[in-house]
Amino acid sequence: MSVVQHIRSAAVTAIKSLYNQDIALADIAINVTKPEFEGEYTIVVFTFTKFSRQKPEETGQTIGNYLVTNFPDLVAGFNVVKGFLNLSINNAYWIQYLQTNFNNAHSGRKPANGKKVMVEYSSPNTNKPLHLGHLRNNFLGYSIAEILKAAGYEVIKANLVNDRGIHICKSMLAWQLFAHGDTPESTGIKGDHLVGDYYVKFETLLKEQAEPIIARILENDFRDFGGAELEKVEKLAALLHKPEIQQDEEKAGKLHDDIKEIARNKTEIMQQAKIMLQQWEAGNPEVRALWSTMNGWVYDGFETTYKRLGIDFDKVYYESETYLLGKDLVEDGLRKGVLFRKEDNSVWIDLTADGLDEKLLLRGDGTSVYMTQDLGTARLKYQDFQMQQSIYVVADEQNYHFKVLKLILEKLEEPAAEGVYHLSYGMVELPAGRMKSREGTVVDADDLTEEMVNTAAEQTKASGKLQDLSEEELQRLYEIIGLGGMKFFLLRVDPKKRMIFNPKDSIDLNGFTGAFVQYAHARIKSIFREVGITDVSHLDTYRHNDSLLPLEKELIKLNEQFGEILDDAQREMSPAIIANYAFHLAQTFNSFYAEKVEGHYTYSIARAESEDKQKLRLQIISMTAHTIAQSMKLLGIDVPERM
RNA sequence: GGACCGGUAGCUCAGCUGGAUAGAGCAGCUGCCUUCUAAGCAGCAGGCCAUUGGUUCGAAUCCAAUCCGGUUCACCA
Repeated sequence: MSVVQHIRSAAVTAIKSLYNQDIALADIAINVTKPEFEGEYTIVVFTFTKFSRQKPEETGQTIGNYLVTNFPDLVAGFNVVKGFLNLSINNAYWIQYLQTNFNNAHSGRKPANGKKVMVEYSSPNTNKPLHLGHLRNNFLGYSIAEILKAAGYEVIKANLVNDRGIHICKSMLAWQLFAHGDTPESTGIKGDHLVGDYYVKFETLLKEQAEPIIARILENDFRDFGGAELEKVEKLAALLHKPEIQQDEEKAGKLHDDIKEIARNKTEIMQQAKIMLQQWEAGNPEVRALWSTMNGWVYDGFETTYKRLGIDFDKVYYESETYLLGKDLVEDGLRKGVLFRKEDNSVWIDLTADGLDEKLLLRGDGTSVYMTQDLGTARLKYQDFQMQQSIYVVADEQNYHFKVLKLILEKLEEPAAEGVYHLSYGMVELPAGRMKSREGTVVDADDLTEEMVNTAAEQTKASGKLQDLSEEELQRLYEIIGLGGMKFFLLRVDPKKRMIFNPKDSIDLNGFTGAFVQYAHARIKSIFREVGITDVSHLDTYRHNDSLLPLEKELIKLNEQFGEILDDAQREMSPAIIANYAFHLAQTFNSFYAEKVEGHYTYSIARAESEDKQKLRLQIISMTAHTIAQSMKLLGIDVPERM
């Protein structure tokens, strides 16, 4: 039980006893006491005046007295300022906490709660390498999974690989046309990048072929089209030429995009890609063989990237194996009357009663759409694991999709429905705006990683420290710092907010960064080396007296909060809460470490004023190192012994 | 147009289940390395918490409206 919970429950007892009033634990507002006042935690008593029938100050005094008298082990003293009851927690309480946790490497972790949860994340397309946006997804998914584990859940990390579809056919087609048999081996290019290069080639060619078609449309030359398409294009072109539309930039832009899309679909190369997709679906052996080969290259590339990033999965699903699954569900839905069929044979669900639209689930030709696949996959996952919760780490542009997905599953009475949770995160943008593959502003994941590690290497060399380490050890350290910096940078922001990725800030190793927290850890380890201790377990039986200096107490208090922080992070699904906490803890340790009065370190350990103080501080920094390491682990970040 | 999300220091972000004088980091300016790692510490400066109204003893936090930015509303995924 945490201090805050202790205070809550004591306050409830006090109020019951003093005012004969039943009050819920959650209704007691407790804050960390502001630094300018005496005490560590503060109870807000304004709300109690309703039944105390006293002024806030008197109410505070009364409750304070009660707590000191009846809970002396917890509350050693108090002061009241307006309606704020500032409590001084008994040092014995802190010492007791320190004593039991100073060498506990898992202090905040909760026991298993018997619940199972799946976290699906990463879920890449196999036509190009990972980029910055994927990194946020991967780090978030990994971290949330770790946080849930620490909170007592059994976690299945899942990856749903989008390994089929028109986008892969594009890469395949361009490879056939231009590669002359090139492979990752023959070119020395990482597989996912090689395949991505041909995707870009395809897009370039597509653009070239679409341009004359667009130009003709704009000149009212519709020779490329016939039938229903012709009608549509004529209509769009006529609209676009209207003067009032031309003045409306937004509308004109949208029309232009529509025309562009039609033209792109009309290109020869796009037609070929579509034919290839049909061949793939028909199981054409040649197409399937190329598909397997190129996907294989991509998987090798991804494997390398995942490994370097420290990302892993317990279960991998492939869309090529799941994309047909939703059809059974649709059949069930039709039987139950939840879905209906239109004249053209397409199948729909009517969500207008829920304030949404009608949603298509099967095309007229019987093929399924994205939603249908997701419905089927949701059922499959549930059959595989029977988890209570299924978390989808997917960008916020798909909020609507997941809202609908959950709703349809509910209407179909699928048991999987209840657990569906969309962990929606905001886009990563560059200072100049959104990343655009067409404009080549996409930040490649491998490149960025390399840059971060290089920066870490430069900074380490520039510091002139660690010259006795081997090249291997140094390389390992650069990875820890570089990757840690990258992960911390992407995780320190609330997931649901979109974030700006400023490359200059991201490689910084000062301030609110991963390196800052890692550095605090390395400093602690250096103290242990200085004192000549590698193991603190000999302090197990040591019992300190009850005097504590301000930052000694502050550090114990912060460490003690870790359990509550973990609860918050789990409830809010936010690694950012952990990152902020870890930084705050590291910052406080640094103050503790560096405070100096008249040339003497206040909290010196190697040259402590007494053996007693030395042992106490060793316990404190040992606990702090554990908590820092644990927090960072929840973010997927390692901490070094030296840096 | 409907729905959803956001707007806090020059910049990037905390704080949002209502509580004290709104906090960090970066950038700027002062100091601090013969003493456990200066990737650090101490300090200065920087704010109409988008606007307006409401609820309340008390609002950055809750409610309503407005303004600005984003996403989405495909027989794409």
